[in-house]
Amino acid sequence: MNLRQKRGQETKRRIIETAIALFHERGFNNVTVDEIVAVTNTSKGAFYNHFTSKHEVFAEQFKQIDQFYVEHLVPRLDADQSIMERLILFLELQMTYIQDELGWDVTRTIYEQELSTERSSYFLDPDRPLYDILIGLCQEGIEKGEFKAGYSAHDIVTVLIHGMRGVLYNWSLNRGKISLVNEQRMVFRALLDGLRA
Amino acid sequence: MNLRQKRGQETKRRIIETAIALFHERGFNNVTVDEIVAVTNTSKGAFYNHFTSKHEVFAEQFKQIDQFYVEHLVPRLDADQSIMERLILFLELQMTYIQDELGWDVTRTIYEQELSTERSSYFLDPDRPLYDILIGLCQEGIEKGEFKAGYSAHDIVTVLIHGMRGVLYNWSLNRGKISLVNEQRMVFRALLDGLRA
DNA sequence: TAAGATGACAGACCGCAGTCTGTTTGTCAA
DNA sequence: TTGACAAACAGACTGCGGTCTGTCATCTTA
Repeated sequence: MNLRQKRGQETKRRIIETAIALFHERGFNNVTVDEIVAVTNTSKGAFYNHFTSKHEVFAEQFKQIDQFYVEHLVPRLDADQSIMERLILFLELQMTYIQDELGWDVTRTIYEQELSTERSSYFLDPDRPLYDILIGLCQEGIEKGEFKAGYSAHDIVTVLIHGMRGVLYNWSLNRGKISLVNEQRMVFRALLDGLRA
Repeated sequence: MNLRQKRGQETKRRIIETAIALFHERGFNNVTVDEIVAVTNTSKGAFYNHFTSKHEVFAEQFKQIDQFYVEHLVPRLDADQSIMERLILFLELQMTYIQDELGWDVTRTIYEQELSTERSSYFLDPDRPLYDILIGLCQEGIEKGEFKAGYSAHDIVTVLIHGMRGVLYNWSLNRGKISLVNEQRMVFRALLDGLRA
């Protein structure tokens, strides 16, 4: 990496840091791009050279979520337990993380952005690590006969993803006033009971 | 209703009609308020006198959905059938209506708007007729012992609503490229199997 | 090492949702 | 009848996300 690139990365990092801090402080919608570039002593040109939109600064942070799943959640799943038990634990840890670490404003913003732009969506990216994690678990679950016959691994993942979307959308809609972890428990208890062999 | 009010309503009606037609033609995001007021020979002042936002014109249409449920779907539910069967039919008809009549762009816009504004949300309005319909059905289902013990009517409705949100969000995200009716079948089969006694 | 190419950035500019300040004109009380 | 009032509207204006053009320093390569 040469000098120019190094400076670019440094600018990008500064913008991300500042923006995230400001968003956290006052909420995404109450922070303007003009303000971010003023605080970081950069410019619109700099900002939009590194990001395609204001939302994307957020997306950067959001993408780390899958990283977190792979590095911290999956290792905590005990291979001795059944797939069902592992799924339940994964969902519990996942939602706890989102509720406590990510927060509803970040989640709301991402869910809104995914719907609003024509740009490429992270949710629809088939290479998302989350999908690999789930497919792997479900595959194993099917082999072990833990699921009702007639469901493919893909089917089950689809159902689970719908559950997550529903729970997270609803939680965002309620602006965090309900407990994500509790809602998740109720929904996935029903869902997994329905999928269980 | 006096002359002035009559004219106001007439203007509002014209704006709604024109806007809906334009949205349907070219998509919500590709139609501007300026264009709507130009076509209808009105003004920004007129527009924002009748609506609090561009989204709200859509919301007007969306609210008719519950009207439709009450008037056309509920009457088609056969009282001889079990609650489970009735729920399945209701969901099937509901999603068919949304897919074929409302369309994904309307749905997407509503789902986005519900997340984005600080304004009052229709989804969170406890008086929504949809909730009454579901509560009624679930109440009866519990009395008939069709659901697993431990679930209140409110719990079941919550779970169902989460399912709907998940399915509809995901369908909107995919810009209608997947079949809402098929996705719905898979998700609610699992969900209802999990709730069934 | 000189000169063309290019990435990082600056900031004027644009488009559009939404606001604000009138202006007109039907309404209604006295 | 008249005059205060306000609903319905007109359209200039603002705020902000995003674009576009230009500049300059760095990089490449001949």
